[in-house]
Amino acid sequence: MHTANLRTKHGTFTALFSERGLARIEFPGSESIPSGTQNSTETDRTQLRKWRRLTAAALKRILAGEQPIELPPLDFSRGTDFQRRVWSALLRIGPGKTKTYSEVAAAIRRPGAARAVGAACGANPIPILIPCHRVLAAGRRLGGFTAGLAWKRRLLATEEAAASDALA
DNA sequence: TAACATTCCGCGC
DNA sequence: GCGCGGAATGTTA
Repeated sequence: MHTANLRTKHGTFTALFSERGLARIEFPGSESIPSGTQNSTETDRTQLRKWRRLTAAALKRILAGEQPIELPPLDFSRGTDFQRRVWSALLRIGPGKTKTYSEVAAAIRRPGAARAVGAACGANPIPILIPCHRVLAAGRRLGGFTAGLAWKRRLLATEEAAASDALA
């Protein structure tokens, strides 16, 4: 497992990579994990550098309200089948767009599982890149956010502003 | 079984 | 309209 700290305008995020790809992202403020690598072979190193570069670039673009050019491989192996379905569906929501929990449930052919979708969003190990902040409650109310509603509001506001700039 | 980042309905203001 | 209770709901550890 390799750990990297990513500096951004909004603070320092921490990314954790497994041998399969990006496995987790921590928000700034969660206890800072020292960066470093364990058990990496020589062939890992170039791959890791690439993953780290892709992750940093994607993070920066999303924090600016833009669509990332390319994502690193995402390691979903810790998720259940249902969670992987939810997370994949979230990846298809573009910046500046939103869906409700029940719309996501319908999209993965589990109508009625809105609450379970919420639970899966909360279990999302890769926030920001997997845009769990774009899922709202019915009536476009804010709903919840494990990392704090301030983050959710800020991310949505940034994306909305960037989207309206794109029209002008 | 208990715990949820939900939703819907019925009520009273 | 808004807020509050209560119930139904699918998934997870």
